[in-house]
Amino acid sequence: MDTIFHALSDETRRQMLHDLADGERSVTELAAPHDMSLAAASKHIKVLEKAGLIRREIRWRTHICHLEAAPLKRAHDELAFYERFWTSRLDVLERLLAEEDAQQRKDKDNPNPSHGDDR
Amino acid sequence: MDTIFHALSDETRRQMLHDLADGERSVTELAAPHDMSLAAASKHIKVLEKAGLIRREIRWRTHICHLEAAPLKRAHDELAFYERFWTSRLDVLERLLAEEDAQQRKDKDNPNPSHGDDR
DNA sequence: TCATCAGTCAACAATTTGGTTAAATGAAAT
DNA sequence: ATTTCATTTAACCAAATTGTTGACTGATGA
Repeated sequence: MDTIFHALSDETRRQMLHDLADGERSVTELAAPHDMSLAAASKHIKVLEKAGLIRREIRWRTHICHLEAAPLKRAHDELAFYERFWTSRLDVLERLLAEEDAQQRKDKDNPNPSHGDDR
Repeated sequence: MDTIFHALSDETRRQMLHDLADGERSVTELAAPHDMSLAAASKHIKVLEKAGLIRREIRWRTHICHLEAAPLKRAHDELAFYERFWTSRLDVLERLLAEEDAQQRKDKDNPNPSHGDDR
């Protein structure tokens, strides 16, 4: 997860992913829109590759990159956990309940042995 | 976006966010599960704050942190762009079409009519 | 044989990150 | 006035990140 989110934390790399959503691209093609050396772009691509966000297919001289969506889904799923905090007004209520619950948790400094809710 | 994804790229910080989903937490409470100094945890919290992922309410000595979901939604939406690459079998077709399109785009560039799918 | 071309690798530098310890802050309680 | 407590700040350090330039690779094709 660290590497996935890290890979996504750079505009250059996000742009490259976006480009790859339109189809395969060579390293040079991916690098073209960015104002940096090819070597620098190559490093970015390697970061994406190590995060599993792209797959590389070497055809003769050119390295063809493909989007690999599975890790994106994992990241997306991870964020979905927080969906209730931004979606409907119903969930605002839900959120308030959670906060109230936390308040109760805090109010009792002495643990009550007669209750265990999880697991 | 950079700062949001960067904030998410650290397990300690993701854990803190997760804890905050259960309700408000003080800095000390957020730091407790993590094997590091309070000062280090404080830095992590500041990273989250700068990314807009948490809001801080100072009540006397203790700083109470709240989850701020809006940036999480932005990140989630950004990733949703790639949804078609992992969802339904219908979208697998869509993806194939995109790749085929890219192939055509390439054939125009490189007028070599025989592209054998070798290996 | 030799230049070419796509891309990587190596070495270097500046900046950021993530951690440490020790000192500072600032209002409340004593 | 002094202590206390939650937290921040400062100074420092090692490692990672992001960029540069220049040399290397390895199959092609003139």
